Amino acid sequence: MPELPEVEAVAAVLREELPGEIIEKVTVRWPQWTGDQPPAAFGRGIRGKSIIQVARRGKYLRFWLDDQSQVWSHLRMTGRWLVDPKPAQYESHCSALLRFVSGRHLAFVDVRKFGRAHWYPPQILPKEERLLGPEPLDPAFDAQALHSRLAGRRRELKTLLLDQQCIAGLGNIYASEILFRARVSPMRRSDSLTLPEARRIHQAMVSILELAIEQRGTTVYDYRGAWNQEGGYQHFLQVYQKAGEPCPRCRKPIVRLVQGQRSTFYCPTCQR
DNA sequence: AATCGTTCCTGATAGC
DNA sequence: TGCTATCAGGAACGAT
Repeated sequence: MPELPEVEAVAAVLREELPGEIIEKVTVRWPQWTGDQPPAAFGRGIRGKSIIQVARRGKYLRFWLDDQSQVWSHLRMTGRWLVDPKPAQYESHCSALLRFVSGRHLAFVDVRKFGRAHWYPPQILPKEERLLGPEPLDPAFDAQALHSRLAGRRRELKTLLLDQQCIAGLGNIYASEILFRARVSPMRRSDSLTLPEARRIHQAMVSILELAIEQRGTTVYDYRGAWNQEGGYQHFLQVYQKAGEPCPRCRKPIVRLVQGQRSTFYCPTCQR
């Protein structure tokens, strides 16, 4: 599933390939792709404009256009932005297709159709921006800041780490991996977290995300980058999807449990 | 106000 | 073989 490192990998390709491209044609093939915004309004918003820059914020991709308007897009579970796709890659499950004046194409392909995009006129603060917590890799977001953010709530740690208003960009894979490396139980109440534990979580978060970005993300089920490429971090996973396998630290079996309707993987012996 | 549960989607896979 | 049930899960939304 695309989380911060995967979205960063997509953004890296898009910001290399797209600046300067002028949008000539917009085809929205799945009307719900633009959510509350009518596809026609989305098309009017971006047609004829050129792409200035592409950035990532949390798990969102953000496209800046030459009139200062923006497109915010979320891949959700199976969404892919594909640059220069072959017809076989976008003829099925294609939510939207852009054609540039240059003749190149950019497709949003999404088997499960949860991915979304929205166009914002200039000077508008997108609602996504208001609803996102700090960036995990922002140097200003240090262990102290993480501690106060977590300890101010009383929820199970794992589900709180997934809350994008608390911290932007973590998803199910990295939340499990971070808590394993930090040796903190996913079931711990966030308000019981000590400062040393928060330091361990912060350290684990930074080093895991940095390596995962270097590896261009994790491909477990569906994730592909903008060149349709797989990530490499699946070879570094310690606990995710490894129920029953021996814990890398203590050799006792990794356990799967369900929190907030999704799987958590952890070691009951190492994580307290 | 904060937290919890449901919903949206489809393909792969397990089980009978 | 062919069918059905289950599972994967991010975030909006409604309920508590």
